[in-house]
Amino acid sequence: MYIVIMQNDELYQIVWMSRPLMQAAEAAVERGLADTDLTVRMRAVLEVLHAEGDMTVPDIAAHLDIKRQYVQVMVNETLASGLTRQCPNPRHKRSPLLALTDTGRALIAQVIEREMALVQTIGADLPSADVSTALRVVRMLTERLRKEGAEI
Amino acid sequence: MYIVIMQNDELYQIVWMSRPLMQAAEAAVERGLADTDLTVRMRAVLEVLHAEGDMTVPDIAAHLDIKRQYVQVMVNETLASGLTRQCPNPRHKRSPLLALTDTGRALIAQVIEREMALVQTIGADLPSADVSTALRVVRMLTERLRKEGAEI
DNA sequence: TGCATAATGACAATATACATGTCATTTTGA
DNA sequence: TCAAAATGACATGTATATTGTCATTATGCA
Repeated sequence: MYIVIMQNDELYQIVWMSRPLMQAAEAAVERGLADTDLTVRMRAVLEVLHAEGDMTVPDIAAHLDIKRQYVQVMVNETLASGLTRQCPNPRHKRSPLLALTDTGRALIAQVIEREMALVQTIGADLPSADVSTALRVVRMLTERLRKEGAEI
Repeated sequence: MYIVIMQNDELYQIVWMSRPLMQAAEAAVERGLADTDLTVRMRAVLEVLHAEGDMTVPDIAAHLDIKRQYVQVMVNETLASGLTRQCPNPRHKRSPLLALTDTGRALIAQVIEREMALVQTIGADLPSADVSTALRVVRMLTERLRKEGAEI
């Protein structure tokens, strides 16, 4: 919430569109998960493992930029559902590697495939040059808004 | 959190950038409020009144798309700080119009001015055509992600 | 005009998505 | 080798809301 667009500055408007966009995106993700037993946070764990391969809880936390204690909760849910399993970690005996089970791998692959298809449909008529431009602007804006705090 | 970019689909990447962008933006807003006595949610109330003029608590809730009960809390804080005041509402005797006080008006104007200046600085070298394109893409994406849920 | 219904402020309880603190047990690195 | 860091587990705290309820008006329509 907290969004009101006041001036005619388009960059400012992009900034204030970030919340509505995120909410629309998260709602779409939730709808996509409705017929699975996945929650959004379990999906996040599976997605990291799917994208980056096996890793420990602290590694996942670093990737998601949230605290390891909360990631532990998320991971424990995926373990309980049989979507991930613990494997011996040669680099650390007390911190097992988390890996997708076959079930987990199939599920996250299917979820992501559907999401991609949805976005594809939604953006079918957008010129790909425009999409590239938009992505570049959004990335730059994000990066600079972050930096601005660091250097002051 | 919950963000990992996996495929080379740029529209999909824009969707997943929405959370980092929003977080960067909100952090920047918070930094901007650091030397005031405003909180982010008080700022939201002032911004609506500044943009749209006097209105009741339920009206503000509609504008911010959050429940009136929570907006009431936010508004009461701005009343306690002397940034807004209640005016008789000719259209409804039990639901006063909220209006900015002079202090409140000056404060929100200054805050927004600084935010605009920051965004201006940050985007100084971005071609304005690119910014327009990006805004258009972001708006369309948001709208369609919302719609997709409504019609299914 | 009267009366059912809706709107409003106020307050309490609950939910979600995290962060923070602590502890015992390893594990690591200087 | 041993102090410091990492890890899992668990408890508690916090910000940002939603939901429920109630008493008190307002409102709209028969």
